[in-house]
Amino acid sequence: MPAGRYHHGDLRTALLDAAEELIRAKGADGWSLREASARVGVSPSAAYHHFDSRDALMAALYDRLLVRLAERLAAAVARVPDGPARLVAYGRGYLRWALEEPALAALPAGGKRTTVVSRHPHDVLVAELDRLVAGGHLPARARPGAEFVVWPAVHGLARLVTDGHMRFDNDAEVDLHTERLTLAVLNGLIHEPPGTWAAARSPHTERLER
Amino acid sequence: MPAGRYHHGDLRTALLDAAEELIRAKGADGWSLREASARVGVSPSAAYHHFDSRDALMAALYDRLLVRLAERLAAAVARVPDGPARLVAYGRGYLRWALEEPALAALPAGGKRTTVVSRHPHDVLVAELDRLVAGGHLPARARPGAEFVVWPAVHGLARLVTDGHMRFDNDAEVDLHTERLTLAVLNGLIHEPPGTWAAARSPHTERLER
DNA sequence: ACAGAAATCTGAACACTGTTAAGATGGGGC
DNA sequence: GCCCCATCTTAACAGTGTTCAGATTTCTGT
Repeated sequence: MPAGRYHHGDLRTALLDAAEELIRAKGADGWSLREASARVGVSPSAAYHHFDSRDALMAALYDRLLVRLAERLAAAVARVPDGPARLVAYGRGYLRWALEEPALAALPAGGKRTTVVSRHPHDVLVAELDRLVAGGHLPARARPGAEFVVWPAVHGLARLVTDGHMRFDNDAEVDLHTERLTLAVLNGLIHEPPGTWAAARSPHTERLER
Repeated sequence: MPAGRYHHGDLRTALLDAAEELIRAKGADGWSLREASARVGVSPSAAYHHFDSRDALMAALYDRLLVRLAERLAAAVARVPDGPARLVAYGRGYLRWALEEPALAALPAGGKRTTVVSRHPHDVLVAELDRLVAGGHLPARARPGAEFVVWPAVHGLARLVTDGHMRFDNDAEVDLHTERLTLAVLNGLIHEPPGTWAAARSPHTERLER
């Protein structure tokens, strides 16, 4: 790891760190493999022993971010007592993260998932919805596929904000609006006419298939 | 416009067309200014007499797409009688478009808006929500800022699909799920406790300021 | 301890990119 | 008919992702 060494030690994560920092500073397109390599003190071609391509590096970085976000959301939710407030905390955590790191939150999907992510924000949401049902805050008949109603809403708000399509005056306004959105969706699920979507099949996700 | 001419005629829109087709074929990052210029039969630097940069071209293309989507949504909605079904038609139109042209739907925000877009999908949604209130399908007290609840939901579902995070088996499943999402949000707004969000200030949009 | 194999990194090269500057070309207004 | 200006070209620059042959280090088995 010191300057003199020929083998870096853990070049893979060092490159991920460098890329992450560059993206944070200059946006998702503002970094280059060469610049990241130079920052780590390594030749441009060294990266190809750890990643198939530049895009593969981004995909790996994306996976790392997902895990980090999932842990953050799980922690944020855990601080709140049972009830709809927990779902609000989920949404708020999601948006806070998007606001703090807009460049990272707007990272491209990365296409093919290389390794299965250990913990996904989606998992946290699923667990939270199950908890709402168990606590009697959400009717069991509305539960199937409910994550595919809440997830788009929260994710959509986050993307609209990071992409600059929606702007808030301050963080308090963001929280307030996130709460409104989350509770509206939850309320909508609660008041869903019985049996309406029983026949609907849920979409697929990286987390669901195999 | 024929091969022999020195002046192209309408190089600006020709470049936009070429870029659009390349993006449609090879993704948002799969096109280059040079390739688009070559396809139009013009030197690489000619584009700089019509656009400040590659990003500026993308921003202009993005604006053009927004207008096209807005017209499409307005037409889709116009075919449906008054009531919640119109909002469902809006969402369905949004998602159909995203499914048909995923590469274009996932275009980056483009940053600074250069010219004010003549007609924005957001405008169509606003008009639709006003119509719901006028027809008695949405309480007036839930109206303020309601577009910032519906928009994220629909937009979020579209992006999750175009980014490959959510996959459906066929178009019918997409429609069904879009309907569930849209109606859930609308129902949530209808059952909103009175006066809850009266103090909340709405976020800003390109359409709202000035 | 020593050989050989495997992993890791370098250096040079290729094709390609966005962007700029200086000059050629041709159409529109007086 | 003339000049001006928008338009386009040619040439070049710096920087990019990627590949390949070879140098260097660590690992493995005996």
